[in-house]
Amino acid sequence: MLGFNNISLDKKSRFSFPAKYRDAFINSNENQIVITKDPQYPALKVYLGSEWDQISTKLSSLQGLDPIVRNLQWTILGNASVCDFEPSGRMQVLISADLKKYAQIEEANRICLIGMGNKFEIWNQENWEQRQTGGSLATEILDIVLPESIKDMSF
Amino acid sequence: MLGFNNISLDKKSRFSFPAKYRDAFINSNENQIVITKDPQYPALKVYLGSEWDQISTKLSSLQGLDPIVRNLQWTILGNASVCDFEPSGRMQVLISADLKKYAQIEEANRICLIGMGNKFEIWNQENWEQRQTGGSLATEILDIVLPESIKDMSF
DNA sequence: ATAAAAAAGTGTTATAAAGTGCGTTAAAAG
DNA sequence: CTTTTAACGCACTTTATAACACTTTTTTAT
Repeated sequence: MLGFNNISLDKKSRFSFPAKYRDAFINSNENQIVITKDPQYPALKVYLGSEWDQISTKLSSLQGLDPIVRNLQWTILGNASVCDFEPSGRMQVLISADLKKYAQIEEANRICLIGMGNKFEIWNQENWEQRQTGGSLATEILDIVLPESIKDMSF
Repeated sequence: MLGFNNISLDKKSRFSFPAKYRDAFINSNENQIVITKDPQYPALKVYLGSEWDQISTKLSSLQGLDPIVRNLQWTILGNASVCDFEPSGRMQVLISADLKKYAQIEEANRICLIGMGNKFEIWNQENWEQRQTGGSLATEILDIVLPESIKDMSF
């Protein structure tokens, strides 16, 4: 579940996971995939069912009166799209119109699928390249003071 | 796992580790090799499976809301290419098009493989020579303030 | 409300490109 | 001279993707 992949969406906005991940999916016995919004960037997060269960359980139990927590709950839980997933099959997943729009991949039929170990990210190619080659992103969130409750969480 | 090697890529962008490393690989029982981007230079890092497991586990567990951490995760995890590796065989490894591009070894079919003890680096020959003969690299990254969470890590 | 039409979603197949394995040749080392 | 190693070439396998056909859902018009 690592590494960069430039892959295509078909006309119906489906993509297939590269075959190299099949064994990992089968070994961890996954049968669900969850796609949701990235809370910081115009990108999507893709979690395997087991990982998602942990994150969503933890996140939904947090104190929603804290505005940062509330925002994360809205973004991550409120936009989650759960798909059945058969690792021994075609490993195909549909990206909903909403999520496509959020990640600015409306027209494009190419996406970047980035394996981050315990999750994937999906980016519009141009955004990804800019983000990687472009200058600093230093100010984006550095000055937000995270509540204690989420300091140990990794989304 | 030390020393400089000038070796060739074949038409499919594969290289073979020099035979002198075979015993070391067999002794440490490696069956996976991971290539990824160097976070500072247009070069690649090559880790053995055991070393990689430590690095990737630690890095993927860190707080991705911190932009410096996130950048390292993108660079190192998001570009990692894991290869099965049989030390008693040909010790051949493929370099993906993306990684080649990053290390500027697109056209050339010669690379420099530098053993650094617990890892290797791969450089485009010209870049390597410049780096060796050229001046100091003092200012390039020294002034970035690293988050506590990664101060004890070595990539 | 019903039927027709359009859109959205699912599944299959064919083909070109990418990746893998292995034998042969060339070069280097002992 | 013999042995080992590196480089090259080719054939085979796997993978990605576009094209197509079919089903289900939603929309539109009567």
